[in-house]
Amino acid sequence: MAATPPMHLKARKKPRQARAAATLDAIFEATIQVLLAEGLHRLTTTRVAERAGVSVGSMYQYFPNKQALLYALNERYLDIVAEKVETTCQNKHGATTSEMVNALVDAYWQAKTERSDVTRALYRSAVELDNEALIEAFAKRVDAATIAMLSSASDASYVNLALINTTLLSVIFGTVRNVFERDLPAALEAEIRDQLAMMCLCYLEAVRISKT
Amino acid sequence: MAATPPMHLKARKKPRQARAAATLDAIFEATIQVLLAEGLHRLTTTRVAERAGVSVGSMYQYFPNKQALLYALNERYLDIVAEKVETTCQNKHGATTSEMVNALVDAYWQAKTERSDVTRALYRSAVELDNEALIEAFAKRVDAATIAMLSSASDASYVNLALINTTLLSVIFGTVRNVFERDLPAALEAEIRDQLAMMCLCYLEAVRISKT
DNA sequence: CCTCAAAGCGAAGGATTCTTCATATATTGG
DNA sequence: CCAATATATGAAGAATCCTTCGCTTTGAGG
Repeated sequence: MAATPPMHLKARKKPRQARAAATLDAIFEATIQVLLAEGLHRLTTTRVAERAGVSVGSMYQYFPNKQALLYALNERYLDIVAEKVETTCQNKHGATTSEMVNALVDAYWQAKTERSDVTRALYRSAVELDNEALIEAFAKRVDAATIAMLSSASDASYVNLALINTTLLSVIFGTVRNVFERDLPAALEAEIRDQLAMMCLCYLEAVRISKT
Repeated sequence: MAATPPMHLKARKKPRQARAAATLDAIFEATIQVLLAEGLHRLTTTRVAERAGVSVGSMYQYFPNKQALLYALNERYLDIVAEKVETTCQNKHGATTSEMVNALVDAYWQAKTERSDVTRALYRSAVELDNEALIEAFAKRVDAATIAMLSSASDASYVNLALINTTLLSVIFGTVRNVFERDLPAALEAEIRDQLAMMCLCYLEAVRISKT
């Protein structure tokens, strides 16, 4: 249920031959590399094409313009992250609140950490991109997954779970981003992650209706 | 103790006459407006000057380049926010943890909400800006203020206050940003703010060393 | 009132950038 | 092997954009 891209950002065509798929991959990879090495304001169609080892013209065969490229990149990435969170939520169905929270924070954090450079690059590429729809779709997906998980908790239930869940996700998403953008030492990052998990758990315990 | 700007972003000169100060204000205001109306990638020296009712040349009398303008704008803004937080922290010196947390969340939230359009505009302008030093200086200022406040709490003390404080601030800053960028309905925003305050309080109560 | 420094002006040079399109090459199904 | 289709190329047009600098106007102090 990905968001329908605004038509001016829609991909031009899907690759039908193997080499076309390879070209696309190269373009995506090059985009990330340029983003990391040069920054958004130096992300140029020519530079991306050059780095990908293809010509500019080839890029325009798949994307109607530069923005569409960034849009597709973000779409791809958010899809992967959402999928990981969904999987985690399903695995923890029926577990205790504590297990759920730890797993959730861990999954999201890990998804972002795995290639933190890419994460940072994409946080930046997203600016000035007409991607509110993308973000919203991502939020909805994750929201549904975590609500389903939390409402299956073996040790608690909640009044107003919708609000609690939205808060929880805002806190987790926001904190992760904040930590990432400050580029703190890895050791400190890990400590903050643990504190964050604890904090979320405290919160849920404070607002829950005990089940025992 | 503001960060020293990288020299290539340093302001060219300070206004000495009244009209110069007015020009500067107009330029800053115009920058925000253009940022809001057109976005970062359409923020042009010409457009800003036009909107400010001055000529491009005038802009370059005060800023060596476009980046310096954005840098100065962020500097200005962060200074105001930091000051508000500091004041709040001083006012709550010796109060209870509960009062402190509520006041802190409130102060920061309010500082960002007061002109949420500007806040959003600046979140965006900060990308692609060599402002890590700026952010770091801001973080340090606020960090010092909240640490001083928390360590004066009448009802609690903490082991490892540094970590706890960093976590607290990351969560607050991050969550606020996340909520802002999703542009949720005002009513929901307010609810999330209250939940956030509660969450922070739960956290502090969980990690404190009781004093009674 | 006069003079000098401060402030303001804006056309134009120089540099990038996005995007197209006519052309060339590769792949596939028959 | 031969169309027909898919893919790739990259020079060049058109559009901006950043920044400078020679010149004009304004303000302040004497």
